[in-house]
Amino acid sequence: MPRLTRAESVQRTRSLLLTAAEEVFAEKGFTQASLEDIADRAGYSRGAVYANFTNKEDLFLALLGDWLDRDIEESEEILAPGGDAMQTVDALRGRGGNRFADRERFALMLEFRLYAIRNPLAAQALRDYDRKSRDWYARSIRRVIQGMGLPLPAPAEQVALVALALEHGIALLAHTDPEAISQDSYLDAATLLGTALISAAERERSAR
Amino acid sequence: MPRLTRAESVQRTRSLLLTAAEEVFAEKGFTQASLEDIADRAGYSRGAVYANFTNKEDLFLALLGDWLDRDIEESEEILAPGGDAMQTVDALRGRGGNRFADRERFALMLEFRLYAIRNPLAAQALRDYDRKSRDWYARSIRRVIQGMGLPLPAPAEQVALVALALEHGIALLAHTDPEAISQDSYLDAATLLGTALISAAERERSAR
DNA sequence: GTCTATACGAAGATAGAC
DNA sequence: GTCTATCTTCGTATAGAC
Repeated sequence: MPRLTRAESVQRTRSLLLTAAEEVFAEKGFTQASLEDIADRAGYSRGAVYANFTNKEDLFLALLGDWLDRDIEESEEILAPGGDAMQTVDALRGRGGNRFADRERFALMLEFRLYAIRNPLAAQALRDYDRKSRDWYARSIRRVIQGMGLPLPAPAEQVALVALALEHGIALLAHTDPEAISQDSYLDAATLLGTALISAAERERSAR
Repeated sequence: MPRLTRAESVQRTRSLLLTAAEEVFAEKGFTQASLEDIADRAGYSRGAVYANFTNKEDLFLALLGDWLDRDIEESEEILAPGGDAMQTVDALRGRGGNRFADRERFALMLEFRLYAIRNPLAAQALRDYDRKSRDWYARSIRRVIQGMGLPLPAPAEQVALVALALEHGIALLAHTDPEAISQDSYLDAATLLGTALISAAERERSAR
């Protein structure tokens, strides 16, 4: 009697390969990464890769799907426990200021975006991901604003788009120039935006 | 007597190769683009590439430098004629809402960023570029705010960083999901930020 | 399903003629 | 400086044993 059933063993190999792929793709990029690199790191041979995925692109897409799902899950956890504004900000700070503060994570995300420019399947996956991210922001914003009993001077969806764009934009700039721009200047930027909006909202309220 | 001097001829070839490289790199990405593709498009053979650049990477870096310089020049032109706020916004709108609205231009920019993650020389060039861009924004913001006779609730440099990050972030999201997010939602986002800041500034002034 | 061995093509880079 | 021909490396993918 094997400790792992056949199905479990298959899943395990697949999972190990995906983890290895994530690391290697992040380090070298899609085209630079060889299947041998990936198989080696997972402790298998090239044959194992082809037994589990039809080709390199298929592996990359599987990784993309996995990665996006995991990221969304993590986000939900941050928001989940009925936490207030401060808790959410603290959780974000714990993540290094923004989701893409980690160099490898960021590189992989860029790699996906670039790939998606020329690949419809990848583009679809990223669209879903972005929409979920934006939705997450919209819910967070509504929760915070409601907690303060203030009217929003703009729809939560629009503010969410701005916040999401800021998260990506700051990550991009900070990774290029880490000495001048820290990753958690995202939190500063979000704070600037937030206080300006709240101030505008209060002004509007008191004008009535 | 040749129509072109020797030096001019050299410059011409180099320039043709760079233009071809820009197109091919934008279409296929750095690793996917072959030197033969590029040479073909320019009407030369691979040998010509090696006569003008030491290798593929050198060509890519030369293109990066050219591209950044051109972009900065264009930006200066927009700001130059002592234009007011509306003129600047109109000029931006004429550019498709943001600098990276064009698909190829955007792809190339991402390609450069990704490359820079692993290449110090490219990273340095992008840093200079980003600092100039940020500076451009800071000058624009100061000009607009001064024109309105208002105090800024935050340093122009910080607001400039936010604007620059927004430009990049919106381009990223809009290219992934063009149906849901238009490129000129950058202008909406900037407007949202701007009015909120101005509102906050006016509130502060009237509080005194 | 996983391994080893191998076929095959693609593309960067070099050598030498013009 | 530019071309053609060639070398060489590398990585995807397949075939067949276990």
